[in-house]
Amino acid sequence: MLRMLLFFVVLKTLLHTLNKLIFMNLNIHSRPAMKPEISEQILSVPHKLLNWYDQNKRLMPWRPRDGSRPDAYKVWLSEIMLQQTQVATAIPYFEKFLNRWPSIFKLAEANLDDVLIEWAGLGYYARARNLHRCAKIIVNNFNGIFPNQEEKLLELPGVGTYTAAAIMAIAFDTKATPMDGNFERVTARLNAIEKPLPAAKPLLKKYATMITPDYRPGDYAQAVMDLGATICTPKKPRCNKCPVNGSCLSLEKGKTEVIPKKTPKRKKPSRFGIAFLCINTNNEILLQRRPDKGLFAGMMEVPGTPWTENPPSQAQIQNSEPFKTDWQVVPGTIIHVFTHFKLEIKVLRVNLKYCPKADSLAWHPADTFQKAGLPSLMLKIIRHGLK
DNA sequence: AAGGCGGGGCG
DNA sequence: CGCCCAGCCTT
Repeated sequence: MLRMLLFFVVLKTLLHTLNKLIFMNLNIHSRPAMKPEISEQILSVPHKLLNWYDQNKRLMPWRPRDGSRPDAYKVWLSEIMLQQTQVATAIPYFEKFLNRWPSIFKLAEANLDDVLIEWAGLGYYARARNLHRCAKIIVNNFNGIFPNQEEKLLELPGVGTYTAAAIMAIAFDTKATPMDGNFERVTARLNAIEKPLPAAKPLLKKYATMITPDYRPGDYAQAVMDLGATICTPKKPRCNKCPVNGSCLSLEKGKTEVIPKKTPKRKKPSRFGIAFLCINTNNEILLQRRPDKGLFAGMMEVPGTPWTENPPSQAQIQNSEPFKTDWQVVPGTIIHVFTHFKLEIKVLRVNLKYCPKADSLAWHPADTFQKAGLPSLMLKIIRHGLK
């Protein structure tokens, strides 16, 4: 009995020393004042998450089924598409792109216009421009091979801290911690961080980096993100199904619903505009190209008034109309919400009796408007106007 | 540090 | 409706 007790005491001391060593090691570069406290339970999280990941791996076209390392091209392409975009939305685009441009070399040879057309509907169109620019850089300056250094990756257009870390971890299985919204939420909940986002981002990164394992860091990163997407969801997390519910400080304190906290955002302003849906005698729709900077840069659009703080006056409408003609008001209003404002569009329509030609304007067959490479807002406008 | 930049899903 | 995203870039 005494021997048993002694054994446990020794074991506990050993474990404690081990934890301390790991802890010191992980904090070697951080300042003492910023050193976050971390519970011993949290240290068991990586192992548990990797086990969970192995048993619940979600099928995605950029994830090899056999557990091998995915191609860096696929990792990069998928990660760019996944920026502020959910997996289900990105999958069909990934398939289209990989089918049409199977390698970074093919993508680098593509026309930017074709890339933009294939990207249409996915949003944040600067991503498509940067994607194409980046492909050219990788081919011309790196012989088509992605560098396996985080600093080099960070210099690439469209690759920020998250994506650089994601490529390092997932493509090269190198220790890195890609902090996305999921990773932040999981980290905040596990450690019961009360500080609100986005101010807490550096702190969360520190906590997350401390327990990132040397072993399978790529799978670990994907495990955390999968956990955030399926179990540790923003609202109503499924804690009863969580593989690390024994290590979660927020759950222990009953605070999973209020962590992470967020500083309130200011209300979105509203803007108003008129769109002109012109249909000619060939059953074609009038389109025009937007400037190559700003919202929907370089994308095709339905002509319209500028989007202003108040509904446009009759004079402003006449100022913007592509032709003097007898416009018919299409009943109803289109509401489209951007990140930073809400847009209300009314549609004016006319079936022209002739086929006018004009510079910087283009006609597209009305029955195949879905394939014109238009942003979703423009598809909404056309669908609404054709009813 | 703050703001511009899409779109879809969910409750 | 409002909220939330597998963020990056410019100013």
